[in-house]
Amino acid sequence: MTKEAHLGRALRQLRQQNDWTLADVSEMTGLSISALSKTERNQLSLSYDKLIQLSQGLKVDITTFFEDAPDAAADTQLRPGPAGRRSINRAEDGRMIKTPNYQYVYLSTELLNKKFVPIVADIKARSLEEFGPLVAHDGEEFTYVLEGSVEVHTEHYAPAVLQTGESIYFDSGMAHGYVACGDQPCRVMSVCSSPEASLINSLKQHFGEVDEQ
Amino acid sequence: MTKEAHLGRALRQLRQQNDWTLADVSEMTGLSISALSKTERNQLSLSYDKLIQLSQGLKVDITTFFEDAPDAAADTQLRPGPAGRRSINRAEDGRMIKTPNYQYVYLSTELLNKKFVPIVADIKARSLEEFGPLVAHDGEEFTYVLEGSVEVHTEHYAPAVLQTGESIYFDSGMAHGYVACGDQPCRVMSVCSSPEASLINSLKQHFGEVDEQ
DNA sequence: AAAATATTTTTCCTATGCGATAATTTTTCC
DNA sequence: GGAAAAATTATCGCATAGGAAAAATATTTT
Repeated sequence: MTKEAHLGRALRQLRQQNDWTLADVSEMTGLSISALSKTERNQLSLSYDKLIQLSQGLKVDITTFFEDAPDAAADTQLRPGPAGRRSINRAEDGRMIKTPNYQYVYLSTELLNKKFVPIVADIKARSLEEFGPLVAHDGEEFTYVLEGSVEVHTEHYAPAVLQTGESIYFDSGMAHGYVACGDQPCRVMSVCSSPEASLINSLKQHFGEVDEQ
Repeated sequence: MTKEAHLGRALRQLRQQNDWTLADVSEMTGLSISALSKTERNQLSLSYDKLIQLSQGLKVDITTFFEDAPDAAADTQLRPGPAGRRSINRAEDGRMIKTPNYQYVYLSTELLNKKFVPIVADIKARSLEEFGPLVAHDGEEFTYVLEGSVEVHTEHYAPAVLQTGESIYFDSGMAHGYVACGDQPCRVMSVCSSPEASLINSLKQHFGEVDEQ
């Protein structure tokens, strides 16, 4: 991926959103203005030490600078307004990732540092055996059934069946898994509170490699 | 603050736990053996690019190399997670609130301190005049169109029309408002990052009293 | 135990990070 | 519209990243 190009983008966005000048950031972090300028324009690949200085100085989590790259979805609009980001997801927009159990579309991936992550997922597994071991990850999760019906399995509760239009909210640190009921397609809209990169990483941990396009 | 010394230790620990040689890691990541050796002994501060190569090659989350926790096993995928709360929303569940512009159903309201707030809303206003002044509140907002089509007005952008299945993510500090398009019913699923109480409070500020049942 | 082999560290060299300051561009204020 | 100020980018130079291969150390084999 174009991850290399991400540091610059993230830094510049963070800086502009807060109305900081390069001098401000230099002051806060102890890095030179020139290094910051070059970093934003991807002419410089900061060293580990400097990355830590940067994230500590700006008081942001280090993952801010490692989130996945925007990869400019064709129909997606994003203008860097002063304090107003906006991202629209059209019919086929988003970052699609396939695993044996789900086909995910991560939405608004070009926005960094979102407070929560919206995802549309098609549930493929039709039984718990097929699904395999339940999965846990940081944060909280909400799921609304758009189409079909799902059986939600969790570590500490009996399975619950949700029909179209029903929804569930739970702590995703509790292992969980979705299984489609019946034969018709089953689509849900999910929101997770943990960062995108960490979600996708836990997918990779679980399934080895994942199929992304 | 002892972060500077962490990269070396984390890398060495990860490598030895998996019984990899420097050559193995070099193979997996594309970094030279000498760079890896020096990194482990904190004689080298890897650049951003190389850090990404490293974490991708070893298939670990980048935070592995930035954690404060010195001795946590770096390669585990399931963390214990906090409490196991769960809340299911059936057909007519939720806390319904009516304003002239929307009919909201706040979901999972019996869970307190949620990281984000899920809401199903029916859009009633059919024109911007009818809607009145745009509204702003803290945080970020995501909206997915369940039924019908909506026109989303925001302070800094031209209005955007969303069809069923489309969605939008934006900073809700930017004033905004939803207007239904056409005559058919228009229903959306929204997620807000600011606390429920503060959302409902801003409704009351704006409309005086609100109709709740 | 010595030789052979595998692994890690050191050395040496070039490419790149990164700071000081000059040059340029953008914004602000007459 | 032009001058001054502010902000950003370009230039130069030294310090550090980082690769290839030699040297050193550890491990295995005969």
